[in-house]
Amino acid sequence: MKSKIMEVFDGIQSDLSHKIRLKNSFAREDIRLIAGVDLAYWEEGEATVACCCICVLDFSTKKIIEIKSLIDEVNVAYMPGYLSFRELPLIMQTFKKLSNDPDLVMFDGNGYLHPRNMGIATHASFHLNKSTIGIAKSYLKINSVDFIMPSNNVGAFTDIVINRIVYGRALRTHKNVKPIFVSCGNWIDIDTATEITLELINNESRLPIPVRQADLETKKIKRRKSLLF
DNA sequence: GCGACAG
DNA sequence: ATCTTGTCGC
Repeated sequence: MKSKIMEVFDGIQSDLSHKIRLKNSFAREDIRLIAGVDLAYWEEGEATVACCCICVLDFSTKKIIEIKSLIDEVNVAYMPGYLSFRELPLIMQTFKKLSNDPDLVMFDGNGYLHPRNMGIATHASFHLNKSTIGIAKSYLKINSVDFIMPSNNVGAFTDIVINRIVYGRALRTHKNVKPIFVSCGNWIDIDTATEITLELINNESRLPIPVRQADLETKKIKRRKSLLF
């Protein structure tokens, strides 16, 4: 049984979903800056609080050139399938603090690989007006479709196909390590999303550098914050 | 009642 | 996401 708020959220997302375009809106050589976004949560008394962090990476040198973060109260509960409504307010606030203007944004979560093709990466693209990619660490099952484990070598992937449409990919970024789930956010195609993701993998993590750095930074700030009380 | 369930 | 120690493996 779906709650009233879920019905409202469904309406918002189905309106937006008609505008999704899974084609590159850029030339590969024009990608200079790529941002990664992540959040960490904790409790402060009765309130739920989160830290959002955005890391901007120079695609040519693979170095982080800017890190911005923001802490604020979160008032939307987590509901599987509605993550964007919980995280988008903080994300948009944090983006305002950036002095660089990324050409592409990667999110911790799904994009097109979602019941309404509107995971956080896709939903956020409409607010940011930027190409986006979804990077999830675990699989969100849709219509009872399981993913097929890719073979055990770097770069191996299997398509996640639902109703004859590719929703996303299980991608192996390291040997002997669980795959990640890559999906288009918006204004990008799945092959390009896969290629860029693989280019941003180093030995430290199965996640691409921008998302990994945002994850580390968000937890660093959280530790420093909870140590204060 | 039980299992599923991005983060 | 978060609560948590040691431990097995490359």
